[in-house]
Amino acid sequence: MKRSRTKSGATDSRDKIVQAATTLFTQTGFQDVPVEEIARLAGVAHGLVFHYFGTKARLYEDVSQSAADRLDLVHIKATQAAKTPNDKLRAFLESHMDAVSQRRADYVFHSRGGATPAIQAIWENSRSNAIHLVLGFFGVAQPSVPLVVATRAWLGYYDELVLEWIQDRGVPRDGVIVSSLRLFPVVMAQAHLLGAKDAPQNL
Amino acid sequence: MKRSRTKSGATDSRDKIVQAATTLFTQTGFQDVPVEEIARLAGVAHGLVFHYFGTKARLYEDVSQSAADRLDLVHIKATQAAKTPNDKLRAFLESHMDAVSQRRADYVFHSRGGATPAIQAIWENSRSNAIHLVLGFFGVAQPSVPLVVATRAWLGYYDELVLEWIQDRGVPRDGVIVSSLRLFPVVMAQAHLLGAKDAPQNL
Amino acid sequence: MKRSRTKSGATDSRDKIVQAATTLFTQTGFQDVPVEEIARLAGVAHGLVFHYFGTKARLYEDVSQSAADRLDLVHIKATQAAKTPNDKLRAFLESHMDAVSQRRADYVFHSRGGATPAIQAIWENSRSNAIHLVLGFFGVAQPSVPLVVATRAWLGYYDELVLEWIQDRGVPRDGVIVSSLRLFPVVMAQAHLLGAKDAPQNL
Amino acid sequence: MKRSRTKSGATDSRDKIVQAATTLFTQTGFQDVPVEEIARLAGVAHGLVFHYFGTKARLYEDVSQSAADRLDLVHIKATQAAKTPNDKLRAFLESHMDAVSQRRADYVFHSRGGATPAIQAIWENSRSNAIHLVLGFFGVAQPSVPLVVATRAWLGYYDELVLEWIQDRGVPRDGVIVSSLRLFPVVMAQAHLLGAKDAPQNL
DNA sequence: GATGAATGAGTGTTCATTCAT
DNA sequence: AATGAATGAACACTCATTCAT
Repeated sequence: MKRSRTKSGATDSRDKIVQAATTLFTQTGFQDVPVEEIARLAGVAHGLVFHYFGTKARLYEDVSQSAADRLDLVHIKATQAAKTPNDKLRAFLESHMDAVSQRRADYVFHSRGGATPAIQAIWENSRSNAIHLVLGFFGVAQPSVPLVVATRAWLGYYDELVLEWIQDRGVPRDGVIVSSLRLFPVVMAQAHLLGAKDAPQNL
Repeated sequence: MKRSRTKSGATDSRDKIVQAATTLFTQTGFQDVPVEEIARLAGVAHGLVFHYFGTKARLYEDVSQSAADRLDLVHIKATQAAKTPNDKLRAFLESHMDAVSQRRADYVFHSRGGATPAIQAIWENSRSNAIHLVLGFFGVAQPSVPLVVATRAWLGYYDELVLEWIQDRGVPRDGVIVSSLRLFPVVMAQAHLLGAKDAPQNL
Repeated sequence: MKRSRTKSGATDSRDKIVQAATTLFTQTGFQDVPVEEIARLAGVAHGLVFHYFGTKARLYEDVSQSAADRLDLVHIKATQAAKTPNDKLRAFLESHMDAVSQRRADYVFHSRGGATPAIQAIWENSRSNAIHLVLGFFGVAQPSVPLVVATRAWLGYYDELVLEWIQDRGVPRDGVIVSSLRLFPVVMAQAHLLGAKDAPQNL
Repeated sequence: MKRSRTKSGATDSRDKIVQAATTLFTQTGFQDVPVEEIARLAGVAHGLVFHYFGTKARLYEDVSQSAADRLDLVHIKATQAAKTPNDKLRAFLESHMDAVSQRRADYVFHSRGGATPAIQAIWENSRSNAIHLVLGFFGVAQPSVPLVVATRAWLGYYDELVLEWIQDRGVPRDGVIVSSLRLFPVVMAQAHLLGAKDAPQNL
């Protein structure tokens, strides 16, 4: 973020490290990738990783942040063009699936429990962004807790379908999207159930 | 030295190890718990862990399998008493939340990606059991793929709510259950969308 | 040796252990065979090994001693029948090769450097026995050092041939024996060269 | 901490490790020397051993190879100057004994069964080199199997004498050499006995 | 005699991190 | 910026040995 990518080729190495790290971390997770291997894949001395990132954990955070930023951006860009809330919602879901199919990496990062609190925060934040983005489609700028929770749970439904779809076991892409789209209003309609503990509820 | 080598204590030690392992693994995950620490908590020489389980990974598998079995059993027992399908479904959800609140361990295991393929299989199997149990409530003995997928996604919705509830951020227990209960028929009703890729769909 | 093998089946276990140990030690050596494995092969609790032998090393010594005794006995028995010294010598060589082909075990023990000084002593003693046996064929009861050394070296020649023969690379059994037989008198004839350091020698 | 991390010292450390390993391995064998001890003797962190050699076994192989190469070289250099085959043979034997007396290490490695197949191969190769070198003295460039076997056995004779000489039990150095020298033609003359199995032989 | 639970010292190996160059 | 030698803490796993039963 704060790092300026000047025209100098010096940052080449930095980028190569980030790329290598992304590849390897998504394949086997944080603990199973020695810095040595990242450096080897990047074609760089492994000491350089510490020169740039100081710590293996910080490298992981950097890589995670990048992936999260990328995902957030995809969501935003994809939904800007659409007009109606429903179209935006569909665009959101579609962009997510497209992102996943193209950069499986981001998704893997997403679902993996973060190695560090810092990393959990990164993905928690990204998810929160998505939730607010979605609710924004419908004019909700400062959503109540129940609405946020409901949306998050709805994303849980959608995520599970995406996971199934990725594994390519016959679940159709459009089925995932349509199913999620149809469920959304239902979930919203009963979001109030997830509200303050003392609120009256009955089946 | 200070340890009494009674023969009757044989299974005692094994159990103590399993308990200690369960506790520690759920707190920090597989890789972050040295066998030494498990042994210390169990009040046992760390060599004994290998005497019984041969490998740290196998201990983890054992512990996982136990937790999964426990969860499956809880589901089954809790739902037997209920009469109507709806009551059974509610009993299922409630028993799950109770189990989670009492044995947070099981749940954490559940959501964490398994360290080993063997472990992923264990939890995948448990989840599959739950899905078939639920569908069985409604007389579906040999469910189609779309139905299974839909149920799995519905559990994704429910899981997310449970996670929120666990963290105690104001989401009411009953809200989680009622919300999930109401969603179930809706999800079932559109399960067909998740069927064979060439099936006709439209919003 | 000192152990009385009474009719009781109790010593069955002891024998089974010795047999198992012999098998395994000759396959992979002292350090690479866990007592546990010996016990498993013997069908016995591994604690029993220590009950009988006290130490893994002592078990190894026992096994070595047995093998050495067996070899010595074979040599003696085989050469008793023969009449002339030359026939005895031939009988000695032949019996050795036969023993080797039947109980490769003994030979392996022989050539392996002993794990313990005690074990080296065992085989050193067996070799010494063989040397004196051979020299005895020719009426030499109390051989001088040079004679002993020469005979030992001659056995080194023979051993190398036997090793080659065992590996079955086309060296004929009889060639090994005849070659060694013919060499013996030559070696004896120049044994004096290996005598006291200040003795006069010239080519 | 106290160690200077000079770049020039890079190969220094590697050498120090090899030297320390050679010393210790020849004293007590592969299995009885902890890497830790090698590192301590070399004045180096034990991690460095793995940095350079990856495995304890590979270090052992490296060390063995070096010793074997050294021995081969000694043989070659020592015999180049001599004119007649007989002088060359004598030079060979003498150089071997000199090498042994100076670097007992090489010899011990030699006679010990290798820990690894790789190591056995190394010494087998060195021995093969010696055999061909010796036969080369007499104009035999591509020796038949029987000749090779005979020479190997003759070296077995010689080895046994050297072993006796090393232990300093009164066997004169020159006796070892002269005795071996005189035996050589005899052994060669009957090498044919060790040939194809169906060849005719009689005493 | 026989078992196997229990111990704990020992060891090979990994790897993040430092730092002189 | 870049290298890679060097460190050392950490850890999984082995195994001889003991001992209560």
